[in-house]
Amino acid sequence: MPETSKPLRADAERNRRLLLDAAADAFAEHGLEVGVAEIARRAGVGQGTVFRRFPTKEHLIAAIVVDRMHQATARGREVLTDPDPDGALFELLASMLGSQQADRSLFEAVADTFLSNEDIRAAHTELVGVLDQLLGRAQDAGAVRDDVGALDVLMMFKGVCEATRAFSSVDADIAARQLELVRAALRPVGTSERLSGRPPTLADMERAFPRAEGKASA
Amino acid sequence: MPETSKPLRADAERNRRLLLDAAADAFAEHGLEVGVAEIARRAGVGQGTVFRRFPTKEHLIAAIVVDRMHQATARGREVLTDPDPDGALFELLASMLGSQQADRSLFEAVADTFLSNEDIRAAHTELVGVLDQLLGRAQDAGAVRDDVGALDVLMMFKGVCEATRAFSSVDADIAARQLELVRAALRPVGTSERLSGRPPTLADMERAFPRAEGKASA
DNA sequence: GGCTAAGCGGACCGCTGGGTCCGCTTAGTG
DNA sequence: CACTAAGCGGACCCAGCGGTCCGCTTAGCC
Repeated sequence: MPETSKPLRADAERNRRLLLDAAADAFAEHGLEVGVAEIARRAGVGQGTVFRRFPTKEHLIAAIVVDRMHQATARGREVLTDPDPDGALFELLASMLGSQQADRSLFEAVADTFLSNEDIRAAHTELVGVLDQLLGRAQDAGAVRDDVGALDVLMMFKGVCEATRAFSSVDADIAARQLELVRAALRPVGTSERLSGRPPTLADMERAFPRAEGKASA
Repeated sequence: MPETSKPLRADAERNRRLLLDAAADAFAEHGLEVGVAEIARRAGVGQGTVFRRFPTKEHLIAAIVVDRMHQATARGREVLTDPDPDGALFELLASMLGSQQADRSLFEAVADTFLSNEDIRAAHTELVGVLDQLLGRAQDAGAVRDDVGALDVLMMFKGVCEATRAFSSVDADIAARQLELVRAALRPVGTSERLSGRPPTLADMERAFPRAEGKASA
């Protein structure tokens, strides 16, 4: 990742990290509506610093989202070599679920922001790629029905995140329960019970979120 | 329903309806962040009229949510007499899914608003009651695994709504696909594959959303 | 038709919150 | 150590929001 366009001064880089962490915490606690002032306060920096590091609040949010997606992608790559393909897939989902519950409010924004941010698109595509490999392995092993695609799984997963959002703070194993239900849904089935239509693709998604023309990337 | 506390003048009642419809449309199109001014414009009334009919914007939103929940409950009661219990259950879910996709953004707010509005709680409880009956019938008929509760189903359903939100405008049968996956998840299973924990209950939900003390209902 | 209270519109208000600016501070180099 | 450009803080700005108010209109009743 060519993030090295210009090396920030040491304090600047440190503040960048402080801001990302403070913002993630603040969003997790109070949702996306926390003001930039509050985030700055938590990070122990001035409000001006926020906007020097991230041109808008949206960019800040996007940066966190991209970060989390990269983490998930990395985790996915790790479990790719797991001897049990089915276990690997749900290992990834479980780990993602954990991080989602910490940052639940963040992903409210993804859909809204998706079209406007090229970095998120890229990170998302990468994640789908890994998920696709994991899913393929599980399907080849006969552990998962073969009429679903990576985006089917991702959508079910997003569903679990949203559905459990309200509860998760109180009762963590409700989320686990829902994940077990996803697993049940993905169990191989007889030919009479196949899904209608075809799995959604990234191309469908591109169509649903047409690329913004003028305003691109970060 | 004792909605007859005071009969509004004819024009007032008409405006109330105009506002509810206009607001639902506006929210469906642009999400909850549309301004009250815009809603008034669409309804063809003054902004003052909005606040005369609904003390706050939140009350307006809640009124629409309650309305939709009542519709779903009514639909559920209809299909309760359906000879095919399994079909009846998914009939209701499909019908709810249709209306959700129209009003998708509305339900973003339910979780946030849930604790602050007694009317929504009541409507929700009623809906869960009907869903519970439908689910029970399907379980008695052996069409649905018996280790899930109404709230499990409702959560999966909410998940589908959220997950398909982005796509639904473009590709309606992705939602149908997800609903088929829910159905697959609910298929009866062997004893070795039972869910962990116990089904969530309304009491759990009450615990997750403690009743606001001072500020009650509409 | 005339009376009146309910209803109406939209100008207005105050506040919140994203984003800017500028005088001061400090990291980093020779 | 001295010099400078990068970085910093937080006062400030202003758009847009939810919500109020008041002079005009009209439904509804006799």
